[in-house]
Amino acid sequence: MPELPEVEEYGRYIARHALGRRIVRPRVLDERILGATRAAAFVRSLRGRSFTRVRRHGKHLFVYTDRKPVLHLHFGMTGDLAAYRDASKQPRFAKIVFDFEDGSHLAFEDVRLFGVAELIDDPDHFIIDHSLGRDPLDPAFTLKDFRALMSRRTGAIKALLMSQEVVAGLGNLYVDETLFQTGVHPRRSSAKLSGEEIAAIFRTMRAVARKPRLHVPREEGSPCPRCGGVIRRAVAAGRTTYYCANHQR
DNA sequence: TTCCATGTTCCGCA
DNA sequence: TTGCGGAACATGGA
Repeated sequence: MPELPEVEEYGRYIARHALGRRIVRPRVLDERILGATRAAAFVRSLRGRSFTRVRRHGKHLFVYTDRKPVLHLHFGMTGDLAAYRDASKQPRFAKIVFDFEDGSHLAFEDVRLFGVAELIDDPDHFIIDHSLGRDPLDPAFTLKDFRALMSRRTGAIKALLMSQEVVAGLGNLYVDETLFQTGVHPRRSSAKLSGEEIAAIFRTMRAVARKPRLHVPREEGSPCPRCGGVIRRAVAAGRTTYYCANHQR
């Protein structure tokens, strides 16, 4: 379930279950998850290494080792992690498994293969090369910065918040939640938002990225839990969108 | 059998 | 140049 809050949890999960453990055997169960990395290089580069640090930017996770290549993980739509000791607990859709010296295992699983587990040289270069925007949880990300980003945009606010080049980490569900909480219609033009609305979106987006419960019912015709209006289902920014037809304008 | 899916990328069009 | 719709990717689950 990978948007920013989930990826943040995966980062902590790796910190808890993998950091400081020596990899005795990296196993590639399905090469299609490797992106541009070749299986032989993946195994050769990680065998004998230890994971030393986890870093997240948006929906991307970077796991450093005690040497050069950095493991880059992206969870696509169905990526997940599983740590276990009993080898029989290996997940059905595991694509990569790390066998650690202490007998524990960490699996990267992904049913639909939209995720990636690959080796890269430098996360900073990766972020630049992929034009990733600011991370909502970055403490240095200010409302002023956000206003500057917004000022050059005219398209629908939902598309803007979904774009990883503007703000990195929000996906379909959390964008719907942000707009629901701020009372802004997903198709509103970014250029027509008031200063107050932009500030509210900024605040809410950052709060939502810390993973509160989601309030927008993802079901057409449900009553709005906030105002009693009716929840509508539509397509915006190419994605199924749920919003309250009454209080989101 | 058909439809749907929390992501990203690429193409074509306005 | 900007923005967006649609398709593609690959697959399981309702």
